[in-house]
This record gives sequence, C-alpha cells and structure tokens, in this order.
Amino acid sequence: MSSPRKRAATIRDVAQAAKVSTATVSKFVNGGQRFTAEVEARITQAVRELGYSLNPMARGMITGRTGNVGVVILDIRNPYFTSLVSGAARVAAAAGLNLIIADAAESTSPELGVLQSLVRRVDGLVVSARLPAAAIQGVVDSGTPVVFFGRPSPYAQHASVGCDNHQAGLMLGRHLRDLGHRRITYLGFSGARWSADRERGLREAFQGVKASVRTVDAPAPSTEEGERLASSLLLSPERGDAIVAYNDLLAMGLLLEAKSLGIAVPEAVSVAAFDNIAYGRLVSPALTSVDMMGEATGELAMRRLIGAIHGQDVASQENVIPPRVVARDSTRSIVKGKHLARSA
Amino acid sequence: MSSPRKRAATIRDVAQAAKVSTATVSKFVNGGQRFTAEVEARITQAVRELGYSLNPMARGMITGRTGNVGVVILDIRNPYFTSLVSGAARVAAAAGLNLIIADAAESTSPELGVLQSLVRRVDGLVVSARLPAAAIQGVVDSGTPVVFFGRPSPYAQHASVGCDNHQAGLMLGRHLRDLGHRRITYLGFSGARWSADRERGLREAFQGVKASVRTVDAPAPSTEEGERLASSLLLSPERGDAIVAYNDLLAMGLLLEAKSLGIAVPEAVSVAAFDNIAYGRLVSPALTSVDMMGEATGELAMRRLIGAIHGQDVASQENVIPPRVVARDSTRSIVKGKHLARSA
DNA sequence: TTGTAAGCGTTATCAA
DNA sequence: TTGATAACGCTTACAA
Repeated sequence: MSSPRKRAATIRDVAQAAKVSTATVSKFVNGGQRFTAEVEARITQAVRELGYSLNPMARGMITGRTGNVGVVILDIRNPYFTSLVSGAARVAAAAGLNLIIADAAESTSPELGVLQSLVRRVDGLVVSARLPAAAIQGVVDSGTPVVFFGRPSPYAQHASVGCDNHQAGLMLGRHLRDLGHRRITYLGFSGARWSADRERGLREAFQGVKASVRTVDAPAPSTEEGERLASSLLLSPERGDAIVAYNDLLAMGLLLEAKSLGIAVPEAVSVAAFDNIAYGRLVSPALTSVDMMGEATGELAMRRLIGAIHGQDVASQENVIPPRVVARDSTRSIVKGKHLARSA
Repeated sequence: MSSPRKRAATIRDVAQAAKVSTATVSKFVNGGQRFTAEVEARITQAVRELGYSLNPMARGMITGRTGNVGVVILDIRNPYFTSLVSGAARVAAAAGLNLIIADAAESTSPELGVLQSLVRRVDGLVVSARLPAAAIQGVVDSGTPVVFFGRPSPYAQHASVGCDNHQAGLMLGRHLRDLGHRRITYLGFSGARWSADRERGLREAFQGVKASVRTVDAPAPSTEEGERLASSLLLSPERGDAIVAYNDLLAMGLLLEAKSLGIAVPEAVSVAAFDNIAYGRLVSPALTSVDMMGEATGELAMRRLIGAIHGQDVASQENVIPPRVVARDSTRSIVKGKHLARSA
C-alpha cells in the first residue's frame, strides 16, 4: 500500500505544514516546551499527516547521544549469558535504549575493530570481565561509560556487577564438605579468569580438614567437552567423591556420559557446578549448582550503566550480588549414618 | 591513564595535523582513493596520533546508512531464538554490521514505540513472522528492508526464511505413524500462528489411516506450562499413544513431570516436539524433535537482509530450509512384532 | 592529485 | 510564546 523508500519527512516539512519554525517543532516534539493550543494542534496534525519521526542520527550529532547501549558477551548460546542479556534488555527497553549485542565468540579478534566500532555507536557498554585484557583496555581507554559484569573486578575505577566467583566457589565447597565429601576433582576452564577464582574458593572450603582437591582443565566450557572428558574423569582412580565443574554445561555433559558409562550419580560420585542455568533441573539427576544470578546481574549492570551515563559514580555503589547454592539430586550426603533427603 | 570524556578528534583535526583538506582525509580513510605516498603517510600518522575514528552518526546523516541491523524476536531465553540470533550475529559481524536485538517479550506493546524507534536506527530488520499483525504492518509500511523468519510467509512480497511449519508437522506425523501410533494428543500453543500450521501437517500425516488427533492448548510455550499440564494430559484416558508438543520446552516439562507421575516414556507413551534445541538430547529420555534449523535460519535471513539492503529482490530467492526429524529415545515403535532399536 | 563548499536533519542559543 | 541561525562531523559534487 505505502510506497517504500519514500524520502522520510523532516522537521522542516513539519514546520512548513504547520506554519511554524523548525525550532518550535523541535521543542514541542521533545516535550520541552508548551505552546498555544492552536500551534500545538497544527504541529500535531502535521506530524500525523506526514508520518514524521525524527532522525536519531541528526539528533545524535548534536546531543552526542546515540540512544543505544551495548552488551559484550562471550557466547550468546550459553544460557548464562542469555539470562544476562535478557535482564539487561528489560532495563534498557524501560529506559528507551536500544540494545546492541556483540558476541565476542563470533569475532576472531575482539580487541580490534568490532569493539572500537561499537564504542562510537553506543552511549555506554556492559562488558564481560572475562574479555581479553587488551580488549578491555581498549574500551576503558575510549572513555565510554562502561560497567563490567563478573567479579572480582578487573578495573577498580569501574563498576563490576555480579556474584563474586571466589565466594561462589567457597559456598559450593562448604556445601560439599558438609555433605561429607573429601576428595574433590575440579573440572576447570583455564580460558576463563573466573575459573581460578572459583577453584580458589573451593579449595579454601577444605582448609583445615583432611581433604584433596585435584584440578583438570577443559579446553572449552561446553557440554560436548564434558562428554568427551567424562570417561577419563569418571573412570580414573583419582576421581574422588565429587566432581565440580566450572559451569553447568560441562557438568551436564558429564552427567549424560556417566549414564552411558554406567556410573551412578550421585551414588557413586556427586556432581555439581556453577551458573544454575534453567536446564540443570531438567536433566537427571537434577544438577546441583551455584546460581550466579545471570538475569539479576544483567539488570543491575544495565541500571548501573545508565547511572554512569548520567554521570553518577557507580563504581562505589553496591554491585555485589550474593550467589546461592541450589542443591538438587546430583549431590548427596555421604556422612556416615546420615542420609540427607533430597527431592526434585 | 587516559583522560575520559575527552572530545574526540574529528576529521578536521586530522586534516589540519596532516596539512591536507578534510575531503582528502575522507577519501583516504574510506579507501576510495589513493594519494601520493607522502600525503598518505601524513594522514596515517595524524590518524594514529590523534586516535581518530570517524563519527558514524555524521556519516550516517549523509549516506543514510546506520551500520546497524535489527533482529526482532519473541523471547531471547528460548534457545530456538538464541540459535537464530547466533546465526544472524555471525553473518552481520562478517559484514561489519552491528546487531540490535529487540525482545518483543520485554515490551508490553511491541507494535508501538519500540519498533518504530528501531526502524530509524537500522538499515534493515529480521523480524519474527510470529509477531502481532499490527507490528508487522508497521514495519512493512515503514519501507525499511525487512526479512521475516518462519514459514509460511505472512507477506508474499517480502522474503520469509526458515522451515515450513506445515511440512515439519507432516514429517513428525509420518514418523509417528510409521512407528505405529494412532491416537495422538497435540499440545499446541494457539498464541503462535506456527502452532496451527504444525498441527495441520500432523493431522495430514494420519489422513487415510484410522487415527485420531486431539488438541489441547497451552497458555504459554514454556517448560513450566509443560509441567503444569502434565498430569491432566498424561493421566487422561484420552491420552493416546503419543503426545506431540508445540515446542521442546513444553515437551521437556512434560518429560520431567512424567517421571514424578511414574509414567514411563516412551514405554507408556511417546513424546515428541519441535525445534530440536540443544538441551533436548540431555534430558532422559532424550527428546525426539523436529529440527527447525534456528541457526541456519538466522544465517540465511541475515544474508537475505543484506541482499535486500543492497537492492536485491530476495523474496524470489530460495528461502525455504528443510526441517529434519531427529529421532531419539522419547518415541518408540509400537508396531506389532517389531521393535525398532534406538540409541542415544 | 587535491581542495572548496554545500549540505544532511537536528538542537540550542539568542533575539524578537 | 515563537523564530533565525549557527553549529554538529561528515561526504560528495565540482573545481582547480
């Protein structure tokens, strides 16, 4: 019906049709100033008749604002990041901001072009603290308002929102310790700085008790890697009482393959991980996990970013979100003479 | 180290430092024209020293290009959409385009402001064909290049990329028919137009054989609804041989609750669904599903959109992607005297 | 090969 | 209450 690619109406067209100046139209449509009823009616009508909507780029040139915010994550297919984006998107939408997502997994060198180009197209950035240091440095140097997610923070002068990875590891470690586990295998992912923090917390939980924590490294934090590593991990004499994985995806791969190998979880070995993605409760046994609060992290990070854009000092605000251990069926007590009940 | 919020260098700063005109700088940095080695060297040096990067909004005002493309989906947390975004993001990044995602689930009235504002900020849009008609009409009327995903297509004059839902339903129906199933319950989601197409295909598969297909409607296509509806569905005398769900999330909720109810899948009843999200193979029994090729859809849709932006007639190109039935453990043959082997 | 200058559509300042 | 007008940073004829 409508002719496509028609030249869009400009503020001048509206001004002419309403017989006022462009300045008047601008002030009125931005709600900044009231005019006589008659003038307002003429402008309103002209806007409707011409289907006028302002050109964000032209406005941006003057105001310096793009109306966009960016979120830089590592893999959109990982449900932890998806939750985070979901939370961030909600807050951004409520603030009238468009969300540009940059999936660093898709770019071979995220420190280069992609981020630099993004910086000029947004009013601020929510960035994974797990990004390569060079990439982070580039963003920080640009002077763009930036909020990180993931703790501990890489840059003290910038806000970093989320659960503390060390604390999360500590909590899960204590949980396993209280269940009676003493020989732990940590299936880490050294590609992520967070992994070392989680491991440190895990080890700390067993200080003072006679226990061993052994670490194995996964080449990628994926379900597929979990499956691939399962046999060497589960059949090893060093396996221990419990396996803790860097994230739920690895653990879910482990659980799947454990079934093929005929190894009963949690009877033979407990399995637990981090993130508490939505699918952990659907596998069997349901996966014990530390909820890293992805959605809440995304929400708070975006709220902080909006604060930073408005000039607030958000780095000194409360940016820590407490993690929660969600105990499910993949871990069980092996304390002598005591079996904790567990339900799905 | 660097002073933040410093006024960014402009093309004029570069021109002045390199002792050339702004036109020369513009032509050179855009790679459109070569100059004497000495001039090029001076410009290159000035760009580096001043840390110059061009202002995309200023360029956009002239060229009419934003450098952004949008993807409008219904729920970022649904892995089908996540896969789609992932595919689209890859292609967009390769083309040097930024990806703006709009999650229609987050906006109360997607037909209003959100989309209209988005249209002016992008060079084109990949839009869910499942969006409300009013929202789609708004986008189409704007004249922005647009490619839909999901078939059949809502607008013949625009490309619509993806698997045909009717065909997918037909394929799954035939699969179940061949396994010997005759009494089917379809757990649909009437909130999505696609559901009726899948159902139609499903019914078509049983034409000519003595069979019954009964439909139940879910209020939302989520795991939680699957759980909630499980008992009424699974314990009903009308349950039949097989339950087909509108999507994997519903089916996975069903599978989870079936366990609590003590109903064996697939021994007592087969369960199958659509989408083939990555988590379907991790639950037990592993879920039979029709792969709706989310990632390939996202890739092709974005490729078509880029074509449309360049003025190609992409509606007449090949935009159909064949779906694939992925048989797993949640369906089994009940043909007399014949048990099909099935492996994970 | 290089430069001049006219816009692009908006906002903001200042004047009326 | 309303209007002229100068930016904003860039591209692109066209001129030299």
